[in-house]
Amino acid sequence: MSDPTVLLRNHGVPVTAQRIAVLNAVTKLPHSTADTIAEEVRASIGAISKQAVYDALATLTSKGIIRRIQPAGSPALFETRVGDNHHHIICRTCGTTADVDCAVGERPCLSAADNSGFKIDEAEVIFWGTCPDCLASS
Amino acid sequence: MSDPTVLLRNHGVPVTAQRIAVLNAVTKLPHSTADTIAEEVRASIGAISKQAVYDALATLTSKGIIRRIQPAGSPALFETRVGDNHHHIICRTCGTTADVDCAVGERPCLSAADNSGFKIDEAEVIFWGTCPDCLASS
DNA sequence: TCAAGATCTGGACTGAGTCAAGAAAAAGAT
DNA sequence: ATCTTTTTCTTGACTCAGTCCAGATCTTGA
Ligand SMILES: [Mn+2]
Ligand SMILES: [Mn+2]
Ligand SMILES: [Zn+2]
Ligand SMILES: [Zn+2]
Repeated sequence: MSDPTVLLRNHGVPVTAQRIAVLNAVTKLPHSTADTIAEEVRASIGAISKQAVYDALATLTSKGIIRRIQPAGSPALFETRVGDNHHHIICRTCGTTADVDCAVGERPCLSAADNSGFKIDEAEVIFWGTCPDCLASS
Repeated sequence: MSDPTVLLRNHGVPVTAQRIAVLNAVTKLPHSTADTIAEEVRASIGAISKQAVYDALATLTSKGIIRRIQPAGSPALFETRVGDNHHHIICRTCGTTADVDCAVGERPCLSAADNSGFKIDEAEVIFWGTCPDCLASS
């Protein structure tokens, strides 16, 4: 289950060294950018192209193996914590991102008061504020 | 109140032709991009630089006269409906953006179950789904 | 083992937005 | 009304995150 090779195979994704390394990097560094993941992968397998990183991240995301978060004004972030629709708090000062479970319930805000006839499939929630460290030093 | 000149002056913002035109454009075309706003402004006053549009939008946003929305994978959108913390539904197919009031209340989700010590100042909620038109044609 | 198909590489390219320096315009004080 | 100071606007280069493409390489399954 946590063996990347098995995980990829179970999802019908051809197993490549690059994909394994990208998945390991996302596991090791939650909420990190494609760029940070590329660096981590290079440290572990020596080299990978920027494009292969983006391709792997896109494939893993589309298979539900990882999750993409796209906060305003920052590049996309990736994490392996999927399937529990948790949300995120981001520090406006230092960018630190933390997980948060919504008080409302398992699938918060999925029903809107007036949905204008839309069929809603996802509620994206991002909290903005200041992290403990930045609060302390101010 | 709805006179742009007065509105700007009340907020201590120097009144310029560009700012008035940008504010009018945002009023006329809610949920539109900086680019669309620039086109609208050019149609109305003849010319404006890209930078002046970004500057005006930033100033108006910082004064709370307009609001910036930054949906994942799309350029920022602007609107004049401020002060009522409403949220948005975006169609994955055609990009149409509609206003929505959250079922939870006036300030939905502002308190998270476990905030990890963060001081939260904003909850950004974006619903994703399919609009009535796109539902019909599928 | 081999063919067919998918993936990876390298490099050019795009879109949204920012930076910086000088020209133009607005505000405040005669 | 005019001048001075300060802010804003223009122009054009530049950055960053991400995409597109063509050819080389690797995975898979027969
Ligand atoms: Mn997370
Ligand atoms: Mn709106
Ligand atoms: Zn912080
Ligand atoms: Zn639609």
